[in-house]
Amino acid sequence: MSFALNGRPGVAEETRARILAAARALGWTPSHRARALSSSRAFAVGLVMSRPPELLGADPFFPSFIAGAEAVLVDRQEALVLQVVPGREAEEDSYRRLAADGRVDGVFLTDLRVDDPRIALLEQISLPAVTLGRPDVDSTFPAVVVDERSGIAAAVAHLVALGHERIAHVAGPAHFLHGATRRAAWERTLVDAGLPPGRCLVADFSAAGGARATRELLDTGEPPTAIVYANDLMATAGLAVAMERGIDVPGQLSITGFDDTEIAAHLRPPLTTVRTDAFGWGKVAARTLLDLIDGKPGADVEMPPAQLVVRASTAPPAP
Amino acid sequence: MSFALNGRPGVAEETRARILAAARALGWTPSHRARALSSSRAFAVGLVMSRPPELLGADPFFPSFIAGAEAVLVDRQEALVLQVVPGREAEEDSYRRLAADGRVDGVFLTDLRVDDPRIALLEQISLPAVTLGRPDVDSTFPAVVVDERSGIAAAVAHLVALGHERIAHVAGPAHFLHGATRRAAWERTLVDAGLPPGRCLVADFSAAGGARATRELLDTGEPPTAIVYANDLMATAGLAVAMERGIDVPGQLSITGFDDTEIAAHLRPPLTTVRTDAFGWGKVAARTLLDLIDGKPGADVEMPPAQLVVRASTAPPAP
DNA sequence: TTGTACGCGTTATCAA
DNA sequence: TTGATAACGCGTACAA
Repeated sequence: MSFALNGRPGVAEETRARILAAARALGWTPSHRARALSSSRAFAVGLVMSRPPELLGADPFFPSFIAGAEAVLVDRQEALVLQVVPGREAEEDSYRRLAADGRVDGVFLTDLRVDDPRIALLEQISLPAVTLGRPDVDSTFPAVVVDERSGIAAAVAHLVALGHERIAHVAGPAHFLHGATRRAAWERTLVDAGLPPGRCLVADFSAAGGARATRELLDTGEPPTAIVYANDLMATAGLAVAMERGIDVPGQLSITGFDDTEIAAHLRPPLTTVRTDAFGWGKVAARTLLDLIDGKPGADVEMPPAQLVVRASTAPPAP
Repeated sequence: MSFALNGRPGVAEETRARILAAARALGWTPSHRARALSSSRAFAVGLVMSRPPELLGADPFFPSFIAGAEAVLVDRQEALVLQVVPGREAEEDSYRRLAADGRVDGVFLTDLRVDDPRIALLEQISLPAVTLGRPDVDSTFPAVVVDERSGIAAAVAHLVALGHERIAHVAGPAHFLHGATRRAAWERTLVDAGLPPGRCLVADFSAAGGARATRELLDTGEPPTAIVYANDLMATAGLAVAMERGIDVPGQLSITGFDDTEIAAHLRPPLTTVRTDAFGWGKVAARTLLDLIDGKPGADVEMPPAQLVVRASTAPPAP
């Protein structure tokens, strides 16, 4: 009987049709809960976000990523369960609970950290996962990676081509892999261009942090002529700090962001930034995770690299 | 046996202790799935967001609201299942599916619309809900409402007190209840102050929409001296449009936003805006929904009203 | 190829 | 107050 409904072989065509018709006539729907109990599957995947709530609101990544993931999840009748935790300890509990309760069949691992302990944790509790980006520790999980380095490298190269020689960086927290990667890409490109690495200040991806870092950068004796920010939010705050000091952007200072948020194109001047496809990332990550759950190994997948979007916040340095 | 574990009455203290000890010793954990099947509960609540993905990323509301809701959900061992749908039709399917599959025990109803059909739908499929704001149609669901009118009214009154007489409004879509409410509050306050209602342009809460509306407003023969925007994103774009035309803010044009996003305080000039507590809203909404699901009726609850935050984007009009 | 009976791990009911 | 037993509804192994 269930063979017929699940479209499995070993059933006569006529019988199958008869059963399907009866099911439809009765308005019968398979019970998700019974299926879950019987097959010990949750038919759901999880995403735990561990960021301070005030920072969550400003980040354009999660909403887009989630929308992308949802786009494939709905088709497969899978639900997305969300978890928001304030700090690191709560985070581990969160994953353990999700697994112990059988709430999800797998999770997305975002905001990868340096020497991320979650990888070992998930392997230990055998909760399938997909990592967003390639971890720096051994991992048996498939990774869906977007090359952020080339985007940052393109931004720095763009500034170098314009004639800048003192190019600073306002980075994200160093314990985040993407924070570290972007920073490394900035430094590497500078060195490759034969330029001395400029100053790098670590901020926290917030507007307040971006403003603070910018002030510190501008307060030095020989301030940079260009600043590469690790996200648009900090770049926007940096732009305001420059204006507040009467520093013309891009005339006296060039700045670049990262994310290409919707507002970036509508700032004054419009922001030169690096675009990543969070929506597409979500789609591919969801497909990869679902395949993994279904027992199909799944190799790492490489997404199109982040693209530099040149707008008007960059120009040759003042003579 | 389960009585003991669930802490229900009708069990001898000693027996309960004995059972609890045995359970711990065996490392036994109640099976979420079996409980769900047996009690026909999902132990989860739902939130469906029906916005175009590109708009989702810029909105600070959902992340904060979700974080707030999560704060109370975790304590009650309830999960949050998220759904993102592109349009109106998909939306109805989404709710029906959630209910039919028994994926959730109730939902949050956000982005209330004029004559919102979802209320009747949810009542029909008897899926408990909590509305964010008070609907304009009959509803049996508890509403958790934040008074947005007084925030907008305060913003308009602030501008009037500064001496402005031509105060325009860039509204959100008219079919959204909050869009309509903010617009009505703006108009009402103007009329009450004995001023002719200024121009009102309807945009879509996006930066692009805000920029377009601002250009149109500034292109008229007698442009406004102040613009009240329905959200920070549009106000930020409006600010850029003013700069692009060499119009000084706040010297020649005052602007106000709505949301008090993190970036608002870090723009140049810092944005005068209206603050709502989305995190708190999420907490209260979750509590109300959970109570409703538990069979406790629950009356409408009124949250603290939105507050005007005066910063530097507002000043007396040019003489 | 088809029908049947049992297991999944709870909650709920009913005797004892 | 306690213990045994029947649902809950689907997957599946096994017998017909």
